[in-house]
Amino acid sequence: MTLSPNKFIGEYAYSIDAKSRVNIPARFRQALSVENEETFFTTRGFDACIYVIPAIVWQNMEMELSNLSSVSETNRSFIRNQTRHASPSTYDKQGRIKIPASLLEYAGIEKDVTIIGMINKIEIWNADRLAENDQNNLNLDSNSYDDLAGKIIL
Amino acid sequence: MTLSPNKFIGEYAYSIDAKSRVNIPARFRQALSVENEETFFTTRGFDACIYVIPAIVWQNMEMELSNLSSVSETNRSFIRNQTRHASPSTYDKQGRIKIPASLLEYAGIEKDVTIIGMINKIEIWNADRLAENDQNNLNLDSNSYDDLAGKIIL
DNA sequence: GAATGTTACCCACAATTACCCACTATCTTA
DNA sequence: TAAGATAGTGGGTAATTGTGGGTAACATTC
Repeated sequence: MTLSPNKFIGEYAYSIDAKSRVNIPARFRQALSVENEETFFTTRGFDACIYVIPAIVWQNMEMELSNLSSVSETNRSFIRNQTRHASPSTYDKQGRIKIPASLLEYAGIEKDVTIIGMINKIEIWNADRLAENDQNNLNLDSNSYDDLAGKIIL
Repeated sequence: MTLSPNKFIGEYAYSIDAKSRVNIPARFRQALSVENEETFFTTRGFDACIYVIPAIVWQNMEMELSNLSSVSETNRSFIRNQTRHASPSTYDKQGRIKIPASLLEYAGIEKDVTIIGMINKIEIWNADRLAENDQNNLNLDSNSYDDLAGKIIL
C-alpha cells in the first residue's frame, strides 16, 4: 500500500453545529488537496470515536473486500460489519463535512469534539470521552507497547 | 475480477410499498449511472435476505458458474440455486425497483427493510431479521476474523 | 369480449440535504 | 500596528430524496 502525503497529525478542538457539520482542520484539507481529493468516508472507529478516512485509503480496503468470496459466511459477516456504518461525504466550501446521526450517537457526540490526526485517517472524539479514554490508558501495563518496539523506530 | 466503481456501502432504512417497490438509495444509483447501467438482478441471498446485483457483477458470476463442471452434483445444485430465483429488473423514475413476491416471502419481508451496501452488491433484509442475525453473529468465535486480519488493512 | 389483475409510467408532496452567502475571530505580512 | 488573507461558525434557499398514489397499457381468465 503506497499512500501519498495524507499525513494527519495533531489535535484540534471544534464544535458540531445544528446541522451535524464538523470542520476539518485546514492543515488536513491542504494535505488532501495535494491529490485533488475532497471525498472522505466516515465510519465507526475501533474505539468509541468516528473515523474520517480519505477516499484513497478507504478504496484500498474496498478493493480488498471485493476480493472476498461471499460463499463464506465469515466473509459475508465481515464485509457487512465493515460497510454498514460507513458513508461517503465531501466537504463544503467552508471545509466541513456532515456526520451521520448514527455515528454521532455511537461516539456520544453532541457539541464539543476533539479531532486527532492518525497519520492516514482522522479520529473525531467526544471531547470528554477522549479524556476518560486517556485516563484508562494510564492503567495499561507499561510493557504493553513492547511488541511494537521492533516495528517502530524512533 | 476487476470491478468498476460499484462500491455500495452503508446501511439504510426503507419501507416497501403496497406495490412491492423498494427504493434504491440515491448514492447507489449514482454509483451505477457512472457506467450507464440501470439493470439489476434480484435473487436469493446466501443469508435470509434478497440480493440486488448490478448487471455487470451478475454477468461475472454467470461466467464463473459456467466454469463449474456439471459432473459434480454439488456444482449442479449450486448453479441451480443461484439461477432459479433470479430475475432482471430496472428502477423507475423515482429510483425504485419491484421485488418479486417470491423473494419477499423468502426474506420474510412485509414492510420495513434494511438495505446494506456490500461493496459490489446490495442486500435487502427484513429489519427485524437482520437484528436477529447480528445477535447470532455475536456468538461467532472472536477469532473468526483472524484470517482476514492479514488481508485487510485499516 | 368482458372482467380482473398486473405492470409501467407519470405526477405530487413533505422532509431532508446540498449549496451558497455572510459574519467574526485569528493569523500574516508589510 | 494596520490591512489583508485565512479560518471557524451560523444560517437561508434551492435541489434532491423518499414515499404515496393515479392512470393507461397490457396480459390473463372466465
